[in-house]
Amino acid sequence: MSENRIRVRFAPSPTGYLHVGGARTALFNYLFAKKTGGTFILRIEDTDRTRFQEDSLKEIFDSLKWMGIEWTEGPEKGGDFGPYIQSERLDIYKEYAQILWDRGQVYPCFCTPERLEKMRKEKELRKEQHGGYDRRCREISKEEAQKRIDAGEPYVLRLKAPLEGSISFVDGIRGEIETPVTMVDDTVLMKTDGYPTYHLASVVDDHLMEISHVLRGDEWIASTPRHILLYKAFGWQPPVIAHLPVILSPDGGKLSKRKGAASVMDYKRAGYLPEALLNFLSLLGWNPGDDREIMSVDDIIEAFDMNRISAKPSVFDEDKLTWMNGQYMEHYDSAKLLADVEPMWAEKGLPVADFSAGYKEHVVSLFRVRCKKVTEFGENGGYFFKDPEDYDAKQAGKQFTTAVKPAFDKIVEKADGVADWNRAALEGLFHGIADELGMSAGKINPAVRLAVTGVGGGPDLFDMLELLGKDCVKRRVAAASAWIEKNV
RNA sequence: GUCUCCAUCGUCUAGCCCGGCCUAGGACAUCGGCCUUUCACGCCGACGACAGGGGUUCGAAUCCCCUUGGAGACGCCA
Repeated sequence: MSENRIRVRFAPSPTGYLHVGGARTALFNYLFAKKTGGTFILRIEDTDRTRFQEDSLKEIFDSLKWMGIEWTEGPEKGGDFGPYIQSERLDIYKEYAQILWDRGQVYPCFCTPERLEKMRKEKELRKEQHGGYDRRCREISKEEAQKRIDAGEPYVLRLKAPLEGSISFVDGIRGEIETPVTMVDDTVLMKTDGYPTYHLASVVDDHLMEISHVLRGDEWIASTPRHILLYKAFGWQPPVIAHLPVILSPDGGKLSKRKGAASVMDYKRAGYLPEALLNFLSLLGWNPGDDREIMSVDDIIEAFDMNRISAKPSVFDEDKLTWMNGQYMEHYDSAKLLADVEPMWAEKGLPVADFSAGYKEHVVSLFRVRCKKVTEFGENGGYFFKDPEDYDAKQAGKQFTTAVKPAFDKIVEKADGVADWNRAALEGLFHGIADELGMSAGKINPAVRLAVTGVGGGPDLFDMLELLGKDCVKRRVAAASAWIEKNV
């Protein structure tokens, strides 16, 4: 094993579902690890007890697994750098906070949330540059501080940030980013409840877990100077830090549930395939450098290059995702699709249990090219399991004429004579009947389609008739003939 | 408000770092057409962008500055 091994992590907070922006961050970390032969680590950042949601953990795990983004170290997998859940690492953070305490790099702050809020409000009124902490407790003497701590007064630990100059770091995607220290106040490292803040926990963990590259969302850019300060305080070498651009909704704002689906599982429910979502997400803010768009994960990994990640935010275009999904659908494994589709059919009350898996897969394969989302299968194809109960009114008016009735009757009559019920034989039969009656096939075929399905569009007629079988076709065409008798 | 980041077709983007090959390429969407005795797929075509203004240069989408616009951050949230 080489000395400079690549180790990356995805570190979500279990505060809800995994949204597509988070999934993209996870994906890029995963791709980078795979490309470089590195390790992809999952770490749970649950240091905010007030926002923690138990279900969220499962939701995040399921979302990642569904997309095929498998972590090699982390919860459920273990590893040499665990535990991978921050609430189980409290002693570690305390230990490292103590180190900073001993070095005089942090100080206790007794300011109450109420006072801080008041201070912020006043600052805002005075139109000061920004609402950072006013450092009131920074000058409290060690003796007095100790006295107040001993007296049981609640406090947080704050990092002593420099009072002048600027802090800069080289972003892996954007290059150098310099921040004036006026924007960086004395960051809270330990909260009153004894939990670390994100800043302390992630820096300590990234160091201890030997993370080589931090690839995260760009909402962290403004916090990075604080992290740099922390690395300095500890005397550690920071990892390469790179910030991914945000994903926006079509109206330009943040992608949210209100503007349609936003969580990975919502897209699953909406009928998208994991491969398509992954492919689509990979092309948001990145491209392989050539014109390829439909790419397997392996293709993407092969082509992946951090240098080609863009700094520009991108809009999540669901139309393009839908198109891409259709592309995947066309060649997707029928059995796999059926697993998702069958419950949809069953839910509509179709007697799917009465049909063989082979038959159902065949139905799926007939519709595959025509559907862009898995959910569309559920909306179509009912007539493969049940005779049509009525006919599309507009189509019926056009197709069901007294002129086609003789053709229907001939089909019923001659069907038994067809030895091999396949599309070639059926085409022959239909042509024969058309000739016999002096009709064009263009007249008969659409009418038969309507008779058999009840609707005007769908898979190739003869493929359908072959699959439906002789008895079924005879029955339905006869029913349509009777319908004409009665209604026309 | 302050700070930071970003800026090529409606959208995703190539080209930008290392100026000329850009008459700015591809994809989605849209609109036409072809294929098809349905629908879809597929194929062909059309529409369509270097945010604006200054520089630098023989030459700028590419480098610099300003303006404008957008996004993010400014918590004992992550």
